Amino acid sequence: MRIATWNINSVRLRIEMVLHFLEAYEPDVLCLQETKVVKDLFPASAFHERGYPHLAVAGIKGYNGVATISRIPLEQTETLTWCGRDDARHIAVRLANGPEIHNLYVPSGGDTPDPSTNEKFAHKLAFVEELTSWLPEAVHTAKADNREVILVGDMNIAPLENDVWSHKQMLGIVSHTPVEVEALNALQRAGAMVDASRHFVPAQEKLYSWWSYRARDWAASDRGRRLDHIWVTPGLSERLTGHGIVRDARGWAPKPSDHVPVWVDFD
DNA sequence: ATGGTGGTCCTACCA
Repeated sequence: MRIATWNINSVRLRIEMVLHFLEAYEPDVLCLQETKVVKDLFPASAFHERGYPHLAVAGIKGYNGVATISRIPLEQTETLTWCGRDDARHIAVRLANGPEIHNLYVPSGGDTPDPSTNEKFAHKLAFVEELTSWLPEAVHTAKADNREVILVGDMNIAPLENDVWSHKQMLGIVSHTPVEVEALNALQRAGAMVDASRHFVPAQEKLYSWWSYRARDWAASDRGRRLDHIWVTPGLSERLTGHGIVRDARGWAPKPSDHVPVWVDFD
């Protein structure tokens, strides 16, 4: 089984790119973030026609939005809300006789890493903290139901030194500040979850899933960050058989997303 | 310290 996550930055603008990814990589489940479209306008038929009849979609006009697209039947789907905002950042599904999958889009957090002056940064921290309070019980409930848990998405935080191009230069930049990294680590610990990409790639090696649109030449400067993550409960980590980050997708013409797909395989 | 690009939708706002 293959599961993939991708911040697509408008699913309607880049639908051809998504379909190309499905054809080339054949994931069983694809989790999209920043779909930027309401549920009624989501391009569901394009996925139905390509063998993905099972969709769970949450969206608002113009912003955010998450969608989980599956070849495997979904037993249950649920949209979750955090910080009292119904802003389409979290959708959960249960695969038939399979794991529970949480598809997340964590707030970006604005420019200034100070929760007292930047409301967006405060929201980002509160969002991750609310997840941290919720996750232990969610994992417990899934386990009681004999299910493993997968948590994927654009977490907008690069936790390890080699998840950014320059640890030293990024310490004060939103996405790699110590307070965010600690919040993300606390969330991971709360679920006792394993970072599936780093299960394969040692912490000493650089690993990125996002490159800014603002670079003159993203590939030459290679100032990337690993913002997109796949976490699994320990029972699933034993069954991981492969992974990939599709760096090439950052160059897919004519207008790529600034994020690329991240995927893992399970036995 | 500044400005660099791209998305939605039409005026800024978000990334």
